[in-house]
Parts: sequence; C-alpha cells; structure tokens
Amino acid sequence: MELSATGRVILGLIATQPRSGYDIKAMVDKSTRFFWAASYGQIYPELKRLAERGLIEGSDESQGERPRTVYSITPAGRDALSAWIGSDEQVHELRDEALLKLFFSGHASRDELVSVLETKREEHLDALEKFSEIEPMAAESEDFGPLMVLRYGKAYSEFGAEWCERALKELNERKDAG
Amino acid sequence: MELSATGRVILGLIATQPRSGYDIKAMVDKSTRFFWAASYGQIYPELKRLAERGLIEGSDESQGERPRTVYSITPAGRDALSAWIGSDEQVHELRDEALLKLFFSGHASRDELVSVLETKREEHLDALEKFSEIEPMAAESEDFGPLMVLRYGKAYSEFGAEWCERALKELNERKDAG
DNA sequence: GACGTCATGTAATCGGTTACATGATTAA
DNA sequence: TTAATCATGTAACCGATTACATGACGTC
Repeated sequence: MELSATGRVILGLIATQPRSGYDIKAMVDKSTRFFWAASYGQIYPELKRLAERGLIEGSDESQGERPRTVYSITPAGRDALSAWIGSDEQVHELRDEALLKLFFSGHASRDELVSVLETKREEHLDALEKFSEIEPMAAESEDFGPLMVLRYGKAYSEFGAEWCERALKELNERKDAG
Repeated sequence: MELSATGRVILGLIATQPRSGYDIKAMVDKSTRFFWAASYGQIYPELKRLAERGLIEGSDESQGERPRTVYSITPAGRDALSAWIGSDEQVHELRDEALLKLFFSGHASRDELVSVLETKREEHLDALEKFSEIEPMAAESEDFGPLMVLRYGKAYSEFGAEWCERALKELNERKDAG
C-alpha cells in the first residue's frame, strides 16, 4: 500500500523524534509548508491510519486532564519512509496565479501588468527575508537536509524576484523606446 | 461573485477567440498546464456556470450529428477578466516532492540522495527542452503574454537544473574531502 | 474496417481546507 | 482574570482528477 502525501510528511517528521499531531502541524507550518503543506483535517485522521498500518505507534503522554498522544516511528515505518525516498516518481506542481495573469496580459493595461510583476516580486522578497531569518537556526543542526532545502528556498526566491525585476526593466525600456 | 480558478483560465483563453470545451482543454494542456491545469471534469460544468452568469455565450456549431458548442466572451466577461487581472491577491503554491525528500535526506543513503537530485535535474531539463521547442511558435504571435510566460518557464527550468547540478557537485566534493 | 481525433458529459472519488466544537494549562 | 498556547478532533465543503460512457467524423 502506498503512502499518502500527508503520510510522508508525518513519517519524515517523526523519524527524527516522536511528536504529537499538534507538534507536527507546528513543524509543517514553519518548515515544509513552503513546498508541502498539511492541515489538522488531514493530520489527525492520517495519524490513526498510519498507526493502524503499524507504521507509527502512539503513546499516551497526557498531562492531568489535557490529552496528548505522542507518535513515534516503527521499524516498518522506517522501511516505508526509505522506500518512498528511494522511489523515482516525484510530483512537481506549480500554481502561480501571477504567471496566469501575465499569460493573459494582452487583455490588461500596462499599469496592471506592472502591478502584477511588482506584487510577485515583493512576494518573493518577503519569502527570501523569512528564509534568511531562520537560516541560522537550520545551520546549527547536524541534519543538513532542512538547511539544503532552505537554501533552495532562498535561491528560488532570489530567482523569482530577479526575474520580475528584469521584466519590469524591459517593460520600461520598451516604453521609453516606443 | 468571484471567479473560480478554472473560470479565470477559461475566460482568459476565450478572450482572444471563441473556443469549445474540447479546444480549451487542448489549449490548457499545451500552454497554461505548467502553472495552472484544468480537466474536463472542471471545464464543462464551469462553462455552464459562466454562461448562466452571462460572462460567456455559447453558440451551436454542430457539424451533422457531431455536437459542438463554441463559447465566446461577453462584455460582462471582459469586465470580470480585467477585474481579476487587476486584483492584488495572487496564489502562489509549490508542491515539490523532491524537496520533501531532500528535507528528510538524513534518513536516506547517499545514493538515494544523489538519485533524487538527478531525477529532479532531469525533470527540469526535459521541461526546458519542451519550452524551447515551442518558443518559435509563441514568438510569432503578436500577443507577448504567452511568450513572456514561456520564457519564465525556461528560466525557471534552468534555475532548477543548475541548482541540482551544484548540489550534486558539492556532494561529490564532500565525499572526496571526507 | 479500424484507428485517431473531435466532442460532450457525468459519477465516483480524492485530497485538502475551513470552520467549528471543546477544553486544559500557563504566563502576563 | 484574561489571553495565549497546547491539544484533539470532526463535519461540511471545495476543487480537482480519474474513469467511464457515448458517439461522430476523417483518413489510411
């Protein structure tokens, strides 16, 4: 049986250390969210499914009246995780509304086109800033995977921002020329 | 009332010329698919919804017994299209399974890591090739939106492939050093 | 006659988000 | 005492894909 997308994220995250559903959500939000998100509505049901399949194991760590179940990965879970990493299918999807707008820019004014590019550029710059902020933390860990991906995020953001910059410049030159 | 994602693609595509549902699907598959996809299951129902709202208009162009409805955009549809392009929200989502694998690469072997990077690099190179093939066609059109986006696709693919290349090289150097 | 393409559509299913419900613990 | 955070969960909904059903037209 195959691992769902959320199942992969969960297995990967608890492989380093046991975590609760709440912990997993928090981790996703500050790490993988950029290229793979997950919500409570997926996480809690998926935790139960993974436990049923014997890939993870829950242990009760309630404190007083507050419930808390911490899940850890089982040997079968580690097998499933490495089987996934070793598999060669790799989903890659981009949904970029700015590009869709640019695609149809023949039906827009010059100002609108400029605004689309500026918004996209700013979005990339904001992302770049966030990544730069958390880079020192990631650099401390001996696990280099997260740092590698964070650097990808930075490079990607820089690429996007610079591309918009160039496009805006070109647009301006064409205006001056025409 | 807001325009759905599929609604935007449809409006944008028929703004240049009237098309059938089948035509729209074919256009999406060879153009916007890279950053915004659509399937029959969305297109046909959405065409009816847009027609009900008066944003598009269908005209029967059946040939003999073979049915064909060609939709064209209405003035209200053009208004909705330009309102969307002028709006400042812009969804931007990336789902990259390779990055997820790299993120968890602490739980994988060196060979697996290399394989993930190589697969991702190849994927980008394949995309680059496809874009390059269709560029001459896009360059002929007087509508520069599609060409602009195609060039983004090329630049993005180059970025991705080069990043993987660098990562592989680094990995190799570290191996030689250690 | 068979195959590829043109053409429209729906039902089942899936993956995922949002909003809601509930309540304990902790720090200001 | 109040707000923030910790903690678990579900129901409704949405967006989208897949698979299926159906059949005509053109051409080899």
